[in-house]
Amino acid sequence: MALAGKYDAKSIEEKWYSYWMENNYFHSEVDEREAYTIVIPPPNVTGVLHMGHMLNNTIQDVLIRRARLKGYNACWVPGTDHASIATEAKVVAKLKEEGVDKKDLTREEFLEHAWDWTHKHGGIILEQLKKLGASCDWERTSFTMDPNLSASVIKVFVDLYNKGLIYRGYRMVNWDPEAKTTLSDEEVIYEEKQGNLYYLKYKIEGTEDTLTIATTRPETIMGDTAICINPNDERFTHLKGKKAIVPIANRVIPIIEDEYVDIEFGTGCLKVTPAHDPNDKVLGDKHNLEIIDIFNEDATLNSYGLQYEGKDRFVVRKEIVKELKEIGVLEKVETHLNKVGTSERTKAVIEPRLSDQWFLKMKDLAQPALDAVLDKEVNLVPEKFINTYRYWMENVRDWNISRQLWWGHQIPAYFYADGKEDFVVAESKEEALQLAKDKTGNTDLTIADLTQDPDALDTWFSSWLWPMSVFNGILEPDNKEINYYYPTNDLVTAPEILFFWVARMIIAGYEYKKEKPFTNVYLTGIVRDKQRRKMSKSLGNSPDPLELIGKYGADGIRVGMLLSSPAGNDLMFDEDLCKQGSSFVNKIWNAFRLIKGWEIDNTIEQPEASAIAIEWYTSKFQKALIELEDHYSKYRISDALMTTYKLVWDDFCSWLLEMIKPAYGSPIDAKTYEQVIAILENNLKVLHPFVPFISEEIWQQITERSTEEALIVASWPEAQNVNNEVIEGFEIAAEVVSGIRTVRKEKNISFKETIELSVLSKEENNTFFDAVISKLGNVSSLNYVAAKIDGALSFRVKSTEYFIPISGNINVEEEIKKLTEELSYTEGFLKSVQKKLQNERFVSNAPEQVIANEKKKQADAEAKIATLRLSLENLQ
RNA sequence: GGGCGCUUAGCUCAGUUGGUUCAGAGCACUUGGUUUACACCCAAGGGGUCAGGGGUUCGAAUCCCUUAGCGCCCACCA
Repeated sequence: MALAGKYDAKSIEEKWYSYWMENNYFHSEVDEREAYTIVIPPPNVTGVLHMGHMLNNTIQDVLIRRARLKGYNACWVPGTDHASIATEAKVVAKLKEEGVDKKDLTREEFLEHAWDWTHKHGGIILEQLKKLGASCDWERTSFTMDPNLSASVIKVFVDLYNKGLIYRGYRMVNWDPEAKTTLSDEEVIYEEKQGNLYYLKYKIEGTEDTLTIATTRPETIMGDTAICINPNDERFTHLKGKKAIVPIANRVIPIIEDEYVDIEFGTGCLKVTPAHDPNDKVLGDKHNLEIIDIFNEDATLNSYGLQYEGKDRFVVRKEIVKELKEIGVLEKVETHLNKVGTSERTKAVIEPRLSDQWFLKMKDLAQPALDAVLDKEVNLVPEKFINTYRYWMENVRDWNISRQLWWGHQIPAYFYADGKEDFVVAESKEEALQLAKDKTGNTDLTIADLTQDPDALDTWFSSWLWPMSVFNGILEPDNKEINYYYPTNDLVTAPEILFFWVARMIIAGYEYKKEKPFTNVYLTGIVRDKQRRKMSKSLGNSPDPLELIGKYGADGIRVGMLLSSPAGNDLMFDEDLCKQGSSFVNKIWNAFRLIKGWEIDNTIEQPEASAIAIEWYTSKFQKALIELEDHYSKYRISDALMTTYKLVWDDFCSWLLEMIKPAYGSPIDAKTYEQVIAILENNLKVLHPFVPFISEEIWQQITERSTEEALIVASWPEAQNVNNEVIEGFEIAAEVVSGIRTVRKEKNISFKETIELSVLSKEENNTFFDAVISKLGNVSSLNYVAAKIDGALSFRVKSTEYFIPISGNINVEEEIKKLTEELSYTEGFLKSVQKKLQNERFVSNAPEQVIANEKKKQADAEAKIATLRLSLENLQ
């Protein structure tokens, strides 16, 4: 029979992925089986696959493929997210390259460009996932701006507004001057930066006196509308009721008193700039201060900036400090460490800015979502994230859901007449018109009088509905799909978006379906490089996933990604992991080559060694199944893989196959062959979630299969009884084999050379496992003897002694030394056991089981010492 | 500044209620081995005061206290 050749990952992966697609194995329809559902965390529609996706989606595919094998109706819903700010930024940048400024486009024109871009680049990432083997139900591919999903978003907005949970407010929000939009608090990343604390002297009106304040932002003095001192600060009593003059601007501002001021910090008094600092805004409101906004939306100064008008805030900071110094206002500069908020997307330094925005009240909505996690209705894996989740949910603040962007879902609020204050909220313009007429009593209003709010909704305001909207559960809350697939089972995502996304999905689930969106949340870690640096484009330390797949095969990468990635822990990625993965695939392939190459002979009886080996492996396999069940139930995917890895590589290849392998050129008996094929098939089933391609290839090569018989839809093996006696017996035999191998190595006896083995034992010959020892030890004769053999090498397993006679003299001194060492170690061991057993408190306190074990240890050690002493006597 | 978590072999990590030789696994390393499925291999080996200190207990990697280092989350001190 011709041997199968080297494993060609690429062609085999393509072949089976197409086969799976053609036969619709990934597709799920509502049926009588129990559903097992995962919704993909939708990647950015114009994104490309990175290592984080690889890890995340490999885990999801393992879970979904295993569920499929377990007989569930497995449904993995793929899709993409419109990612408003990220995508809009990309489109703006692309237009800029073409010499087009967003400002010169109408909303409609811009959206046309955005859709073009989306159609051109959209979904590339999903194609890449196919290369990984992702068994998503592609017929269900969704996009957060699909008509149904968009309508869901609008419906939810209107509903929440009508419930009084959405409101419009003039608030200080986080402004990204680069994207020219607001951001939610969660999208702001605080970074510690070394800055300066500038001490500035303000003149007191009508005197020659000055007063010194400390500030980190001298460029905002143009927006100062007060100086604030602590009323309890005796140093400043004389200034109460006086006024100060802002340098450069020469504006007169009041000196106000508030206990908010920390007497210890800086100079004990501060400038108040209500338009540009959240605290100052609070002070301003309290003391009725004027608000002077000195910035344009790109954070250049406006006309209040006087001669600095049009210049960027950081440029102005430098220049104004220079001017202040020149005019003698700058007293001193100290370095100062402070936290600077930056935009998650654009990295621009956030500017606190007052503006009209839309907010969602979160407190009441959050409560059921908090309870769900605390009550373990929703499980976070690992549990350590419960604490941070709780903290966040208990301190949740209203969610700023409006963005000054065009790409996204436009807020369904309509201003009418010429007023900017009066609006109605409705799902359509027609409804809005009716509402406006009702509200104003003005029946002459027309559609043309309505102006829709230009803002778009935060991206997360659509993705928080994802587990429901992909089954159309918002528009048709009672449809049979949502009722069948929802709540979904597992969600696999990154801890970074626990609050952005996971928490909000739970909130939305309880609000709109009165039910959690998923039962388990598996939080992956961040994929880092060997030096623990986060993988990023700018560092260039992220390998290209597709190149990796080309190099190591998809199966190899999948194994590599999972070898060491416990939930919640970062993955220190190293290409060596993929190498190990592809080595494993190679090993599986070669095991199959071996089996496939055997010639079957119906006339031979099954050798005893083969029968025993198969019985042993069958029990080993059952044990592994139980272990796998435990690991999977705890989402210990790496452990599940390692159990499978060792089962296949060590137990199956190194022991079982070596045991049943016929002599070179000889045929194998039919019974063993049949049994090993059955074993191989079971192995392929447990392997399949990790290495779907090679497992299907071998499965199909074993025999002709109908489409119903494909491995992808096979049944997970049923767990059966474990025969522990066989396992224990085999393990002793394996130890004897190891002993023989050690002796061979020490004495330079080639494996090809047979040896004789004598066992000092009262037992009869033909012990159950002699066959194992003979075969794997290459033993020509195995005898049970009643007395020691002189002039033979010896070794011990448990308390039994084994002898190998060798030609020539043995090195007596060396043997004595070895035996003496072993003896003294065992004596020491015995002593510690005895000490324990003589300790009355141990004997009276320890459980029976523990004491029994100690006694057994004592007996074993005593027996071993006796044999060791005897051997020594014989040698001397 | 507040909260949470981590520290076990060269590396990445297991170690479930304290007790089966519990100090482990994989990789890496050392040594030996190529006509006989696989050198992406086989076999045999070396390697850790479980971060440091203290305590509870018959018994601690495991529980408590403490010190140090690291990580994450939250927070408006100019």
